Amino acid sequence: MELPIDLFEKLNSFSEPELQKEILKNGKIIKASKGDILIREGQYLNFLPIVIHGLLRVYQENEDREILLYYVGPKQTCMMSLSAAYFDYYSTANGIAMEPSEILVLPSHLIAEWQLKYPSWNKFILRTFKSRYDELLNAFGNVAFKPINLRVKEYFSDYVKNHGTSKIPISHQILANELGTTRVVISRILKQFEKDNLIKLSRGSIEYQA
Amino acid sequence: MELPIDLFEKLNSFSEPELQKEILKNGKIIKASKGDILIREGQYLNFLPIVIHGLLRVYQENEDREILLYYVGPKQTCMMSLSAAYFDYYSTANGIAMEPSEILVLPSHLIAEWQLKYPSWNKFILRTFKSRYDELLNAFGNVAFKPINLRVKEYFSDYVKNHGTSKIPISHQILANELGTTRVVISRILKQFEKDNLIKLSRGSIEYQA
DNA sequence: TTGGAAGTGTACCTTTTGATACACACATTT
DNA sequence: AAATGTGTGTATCAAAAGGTACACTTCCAA
Repeated sequence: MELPIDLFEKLNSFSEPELQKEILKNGKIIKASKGDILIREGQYLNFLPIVIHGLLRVYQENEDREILLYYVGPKQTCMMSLSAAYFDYYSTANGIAMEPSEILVLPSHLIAEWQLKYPSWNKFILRTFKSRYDELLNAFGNVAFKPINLRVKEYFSDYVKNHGTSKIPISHQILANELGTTRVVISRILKQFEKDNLIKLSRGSIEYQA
Repeated sequence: MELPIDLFEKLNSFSEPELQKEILKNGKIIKASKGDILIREGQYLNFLPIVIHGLLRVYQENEDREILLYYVGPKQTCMMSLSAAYFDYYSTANGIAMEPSEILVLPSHLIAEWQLKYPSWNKFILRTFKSRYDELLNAFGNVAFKPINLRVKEYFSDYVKNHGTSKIPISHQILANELGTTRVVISRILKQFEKDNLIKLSRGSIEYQA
């Protein structure tokens, strides 16, 4: 697909004109529909996706459960692919489009090259590494030490903080998939929360009252 | 402390003579005794430690428990400090010397500067980010999905693989601290393993028979 | 040599989490 | 309206993990 002229209005972290030229020359844009799986566990990765608009969800699977790793929003990229750029790498996670998304795709081998040439690119790479690491470290501590009901509560307050609305459109099953547990466990916890007047339940959404 | 001439025989990842000169000029070496705490949770970090010899253990605490994040061996550095180099950062983990250690300490502000100038330094930084991320991702999946007895078994087989000996000198309490659980839980699991002829128990050490 | 610290074994009980099963409500499609 | 799929509530049972307590052993230092 053609690379549009206004690409760098959206991806405004890449400031050097030379870098922009290289991106236009080597990148291509793909459109993903909601539900498209872009990366599978075990897949060999030789490209770097940067979200222009839309949202990707990256998660790990284990038999009948899954757990969220992180979301990739506009101007962001995916750690799996980034790891792959420097060393051979097979993905240990899955990536799926949560919304119709437009994604800039770059070949892996350019990542390291540009990183030495363009400071804004370098900063982008390092910011990704750092913030994904921090995110994961935080999630790790939560899973290791906190009971699920607390993790549900934090999920809600994070959601409300990030979305500016206290109405959370999510089913119990999906919430279980975010936190790495099962639907029944979540339903039980939510019912207790409702009794405690912490939330109001309705089909397909939860009103968080904090 | 004086920087010794043979430093770069031990830290042989830094190849550029200019880089070596800069390290000699700006770094200093500290000696840590076994048990010295080098980094505390909440501490503001403005230095990067690179282990010359010895071993650091980096872990998270939670009330009465703790869990291993990673070890820092010779030629390696600590993610907490590395994160700190690019953005203001307060440590979310603790670091303690497990053995008498010699550590090269560099001021944070040089990390980003050198990274643009010296490819071998850049590679060191990125390899650190990547391998620490992979490590953590693996640990995350384990904590999220695997029961503790399996995690104990994996701890043993990893240990044996890395140390080339099937005799693991560790107490039940310390093992609990590695895995984020409590002593009683570990003792119970180990006793069961012994009944299954998977290990032989003795005071202060465990013989893994795989 | 003795007293305390550290390490281990284990019993008992509670809490948390998970597995399975089933009823019913709501929504969408035919 | 009937059929189907998805979402939710909840009961029952089992397994995993944790908390507390205490006895006993081994080691080490005073």
